[in-house]
Amino acid sequence: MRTHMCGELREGDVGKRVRLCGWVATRREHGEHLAFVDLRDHSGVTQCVVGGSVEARSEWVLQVEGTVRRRPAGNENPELPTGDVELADCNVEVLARAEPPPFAVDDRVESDESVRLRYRYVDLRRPRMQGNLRLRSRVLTALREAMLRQGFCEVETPLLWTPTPEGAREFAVPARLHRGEFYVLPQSPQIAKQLLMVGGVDRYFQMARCLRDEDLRADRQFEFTQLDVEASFVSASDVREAVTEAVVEATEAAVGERPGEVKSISWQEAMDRYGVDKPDMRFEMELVDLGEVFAGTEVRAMAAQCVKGLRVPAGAQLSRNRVDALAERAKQLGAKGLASFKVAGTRSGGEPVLESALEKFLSATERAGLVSATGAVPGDLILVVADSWRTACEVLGQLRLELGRPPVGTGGRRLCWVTDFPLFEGLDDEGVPIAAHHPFTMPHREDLDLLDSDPLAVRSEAYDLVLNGWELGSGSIRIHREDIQRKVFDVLGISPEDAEARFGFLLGALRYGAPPHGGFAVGVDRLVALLAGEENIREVIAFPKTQSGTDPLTGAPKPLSAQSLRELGLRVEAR
RNA sequence: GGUCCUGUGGUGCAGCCUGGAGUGCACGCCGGCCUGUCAAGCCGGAGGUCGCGGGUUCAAAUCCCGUCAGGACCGCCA
Repeated sequence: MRTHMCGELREGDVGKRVRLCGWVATRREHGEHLAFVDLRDHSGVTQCVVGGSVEARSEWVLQVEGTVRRRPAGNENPELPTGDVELADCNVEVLARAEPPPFAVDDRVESDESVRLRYRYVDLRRPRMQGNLRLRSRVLTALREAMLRQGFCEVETPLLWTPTPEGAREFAVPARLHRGEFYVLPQSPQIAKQLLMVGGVDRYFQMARCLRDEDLRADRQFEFTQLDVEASFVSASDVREAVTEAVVEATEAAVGERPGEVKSISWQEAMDRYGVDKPDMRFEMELVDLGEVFAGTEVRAMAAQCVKGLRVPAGAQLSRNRVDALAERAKQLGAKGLASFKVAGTRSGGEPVLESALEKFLSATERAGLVSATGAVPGDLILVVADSWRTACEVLGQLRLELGRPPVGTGGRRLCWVTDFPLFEGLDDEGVPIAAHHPFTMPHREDLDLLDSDPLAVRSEAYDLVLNGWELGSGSIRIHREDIQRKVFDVLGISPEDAEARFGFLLGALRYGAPPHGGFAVGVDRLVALLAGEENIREVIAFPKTQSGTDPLTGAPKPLSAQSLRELGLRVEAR
């Protein structure tokens, strides 16, 4: 139907008779003898010169046959890649008429997201969405190619899986042939890929759709895509290298430049320096340990297990209200309080001048120590939290983000690995440890003895990949020995009978020759969003759901017909 | 389950605090004029359940209560 795309024609095409197909982007009429129609497809727009009487409105679909010619001198449009040429002597065929669109197909006009989703097929015509979809396609291709090049084999795993009551809430699928029984949609192919390792696949990957019935967020949808990876006979760093290679390749394919050095940092160090397990390394403002400064302090507010400080450059100019709000925020985040010190200047003797409610209680040594440890200069603000180690780190880490974080899409791309996560993230109400990653995560070899005596101190062979403060994914070396797996289940309070009922098929596989193995999963939606400079993954998904899990386009979810329910053996209870 | 923000012609917004006739702006739409525009321009016009329900009031887009929808976040996401 067409010989060229709408964004394709250049001066070198002058004289050619061509056919374009696309949508009417704009129409400019100049009386009955002259009109311009900008014809748009995903590649761009071309100006078509038509008689004034042409019948074509916004978003009509046209086929235009015409001759490429240079625009009259002085009438070129430098804003357009095709701006030196235009289509003349046009023969216009209307392929489809269109009602006026509910909103302008134009990146410059913002529209309410629920309206955009209801008319997603119109929204997708906008350059922004076209760009995002195509960027996503390039990322998927680059990831796939990188994995194949490294000897990985793509294997598809079932979407109809078995319930594994553990972790995220699963979507259930009634089994028509087995009344009263259900499949579930996989929250991840975790166990399936481990079985592939036992099956000798050696190096597996998959662009895996994962489904979790949990509440939605800007960075979370019910269904999402992971680059799922698993490999046998590998160390944690082997896995990280393979994944790094793929993500670096994808970044280059998406934005044309490779990210800088990919750092690696232990979980402990990440918490100490950034106060989070997913540090945003695009900016400094690292947390400072003030334990020594306040070691023997007389100030009760500073006497705690851990004292940490955050230097806010030029923070002294923050208003009193703003600083009060920070203190309020700190309490909201779980701190007992937040001390703040404005660095006003320096006395002749070199002693810093601090402005703070606590200032008069500090010794001269503490004043000097506070300033030198944080590296603060006059004009700065120093925030201090004295609390448990965990609270002090987390509260200041959050304030660091709120005070200094650059907008999405700016400050470059800083990838880092966070390693040596704790195996357990805490205790439940009954004092039983809770798995931080999943229950198949290998404990650190050196910490195996601590499983009984001090489980919370056990480090794991788990690692996260972080890009600009977003968790891109996580992985681990898995347990491949049945005895260790049973031991971990035991610590987690899962009885042998329970374990057999839930994961019996996995434990069975471990008895039939399981190679040491480990893997990873990259959150592709988040990766694409970051590379596209979007702060919401819905912008890189063709047909996303709203925060309440509905689809304004189709109206899903909807009730099932009485007959469908009967076939499935289901009865719906009134609310 | 919870906190906060938003809801006004097709679209985006102002009006709400401090109640007084659906008042306004921009875009779009319809009609007219216009032979070099490019988000064309000029003139004219149409288009409204102020999300929905209740309350207060002589009077509610505006104040109060409830509810629905969208969004941000907490919980949740092994």
